[in-house]
Amino acid sequence: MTKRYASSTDVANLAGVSQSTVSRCFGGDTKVSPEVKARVLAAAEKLAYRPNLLPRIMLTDQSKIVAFVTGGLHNPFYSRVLEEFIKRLQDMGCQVMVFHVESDDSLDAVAPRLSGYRVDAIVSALSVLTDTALEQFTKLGIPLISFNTRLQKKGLYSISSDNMLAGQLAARHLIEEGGQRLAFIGGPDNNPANIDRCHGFTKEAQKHGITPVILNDEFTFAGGARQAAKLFAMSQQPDAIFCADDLIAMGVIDTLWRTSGIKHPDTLRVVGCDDIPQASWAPYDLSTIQQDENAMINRAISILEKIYADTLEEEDGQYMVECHMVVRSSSKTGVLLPARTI
Amino acid sequence: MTKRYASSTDVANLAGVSQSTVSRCFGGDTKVSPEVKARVLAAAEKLAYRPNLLPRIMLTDQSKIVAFVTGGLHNPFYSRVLEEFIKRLQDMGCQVMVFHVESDDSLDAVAPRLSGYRVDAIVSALSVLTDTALEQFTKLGIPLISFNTRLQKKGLYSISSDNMLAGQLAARHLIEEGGQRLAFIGGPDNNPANIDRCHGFTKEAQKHGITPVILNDEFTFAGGARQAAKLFAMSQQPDAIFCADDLIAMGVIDTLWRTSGIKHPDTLRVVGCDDIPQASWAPYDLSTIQQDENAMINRAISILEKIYADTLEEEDGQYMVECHMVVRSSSKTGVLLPARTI
DNA sequence: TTGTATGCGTTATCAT
DNA sequence: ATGATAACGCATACAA
Repeated sequence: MTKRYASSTDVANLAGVSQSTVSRCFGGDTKVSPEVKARVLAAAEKLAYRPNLLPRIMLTDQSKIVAFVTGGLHNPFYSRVLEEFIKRLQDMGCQVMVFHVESDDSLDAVAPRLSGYRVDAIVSALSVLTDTALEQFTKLGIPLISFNTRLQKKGLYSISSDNMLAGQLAARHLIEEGGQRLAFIGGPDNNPANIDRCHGFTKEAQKHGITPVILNDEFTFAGGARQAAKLFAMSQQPDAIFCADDLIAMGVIDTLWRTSGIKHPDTLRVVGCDDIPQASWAPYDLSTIQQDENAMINRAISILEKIYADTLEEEDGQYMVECHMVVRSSSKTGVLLPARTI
Repeated sequence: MTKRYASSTDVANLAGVSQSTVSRCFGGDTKVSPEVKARVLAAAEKLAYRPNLLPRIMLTDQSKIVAFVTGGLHNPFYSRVLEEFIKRLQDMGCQVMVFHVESDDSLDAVAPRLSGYRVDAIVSALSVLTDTALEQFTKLGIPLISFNTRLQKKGLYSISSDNMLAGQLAARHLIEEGGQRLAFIGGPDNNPANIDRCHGFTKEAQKHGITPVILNDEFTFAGGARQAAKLFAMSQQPDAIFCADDLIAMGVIDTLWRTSGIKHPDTLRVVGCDDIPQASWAPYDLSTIQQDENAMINRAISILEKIYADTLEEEDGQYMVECHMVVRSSSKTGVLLPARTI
């Protein structure tokens, strides 16, 4: 590959000044005489000079790059979070490098790059942060912010919703609305958020003498559809379902549409979790537990700012964000069915 | 900021060898005696040595970083594309740095970073690539791949659907289905894809003696909802709508649900564009023009491969991907209404 | 096989 | 105000 860029030395030669002077012209606040500066700028323009940021990284041990590790952007929750992160970090003068991790294996490919590019911090937006993965990350010695998975270890920062509360709120609401046969459809059963939501839900239901049916699948539309089919085939169909995320809930509702398996839709109450934009779309009008995304993102950003300011404190380690019920019609009047079959 | 990482020199000192030897141990194919290598690896382990990739970038003029410039990940089309890109590039040994650009202003902040981090290529996934933006990018001298916006200039690579065809297909289909009063709801009227879709749609409609109503807004759900409200308030309501993307179409259908303004939903046919996952969700069951996303991504990846192999040819400049109609019920039996109002 | 020396493009320090 | 020099961490050509 041929030489792509002119260096400050090239510019210096053309302008007849020293390399340091060129550096000063682009550095900002140092003093350069107007005539010289003009000459340098002209030379730079002619050579299409673009300052290289990499040497600075080596000198300062700061790349201004934050790694965002995701397991899937198909979930609108995560793509929104990512977008917000990018905007905020960009304003802070930082870049976002996004990595995709599907399994612990793919981590082996990713880990060396995180350190290789000297990213200043890692934001894990993995729905499942396994112990292996966690260890891989921590071994790198890079500050790790875990989004959605609660962690205890010190030196690690975790931000999550109060997922137990989410489950409790859902159960309480569904029972208040008249639900008697409760069900939970969740994501992977090794996912901490899923576990907490399920636990909070079950505990609250049991307070009312109800033991919910529990099914786990993926955090996807398809997962919801699959498990709903199972539920609707049961002899005692549930009349109130809490889904561990909105996509699952939508998959459930879709299955209902397609099969019309429930004769009296008014009696099926569905609650999701996340409050993604699609939840408020009219045909679903999904009651859901709203995660305070903004609070979560704000928190993550504030930790990043502290990392850059080098003012992190012990108590910054764990952060739990409140969540609350957003009541829409999917749990009040039940799930709607179309006027005619498709 | 304190020194974060051990360097190859640190490892060399501890292992009692020269820095070059350490380099060789991590470099791969060069010869190092087993005993020495073991000693070096042990020292590296003890110091938690992570090779720094940045010097290599300076030496080779290759960062293995590809910039992905987006205007919004809320659109599932783009978040899917991004995810796919990340996966594919990761397999190629490359990283993706994502930048968010909302206006030509925010470009000024982004442009110096693209060159500053020495990204090897820029993928623009902007829905609107303005002339100013284009110029900013090209000035950097970095290979530019425009996703969705057709470009003529040489040295630039563009990949797009055949958007004229998309419009034609939609018009033909809607008319075949009995549509007589056609409407088009599009995104920004400076967006090339939007212009082409509108043009193809209008031309085909006129062949059949129909002049469609044309409305433009944003490429969002909200935009569709807004314009639908206008349409439904017209004295002569349209009976067939082509929306320039699926989100718009879903916004239209939602407005219909909420207002129940159209008395006989069987007579309203809606077609979208993109075929995002949500399009096949039961309540919408949206007929749409499927963009061959995979073909587009494959093409982009193949250009990137050529960039890395330095084998780009003249004819790689422009690429247009076929698209085709996916017929679902929103255009066949019309848009569904719920069994009862919400 | 291993060590020495040089260079990549900056910024910062020191001297002029 | 400007120039010379060192340093960041690595890879490579060359010497041993």
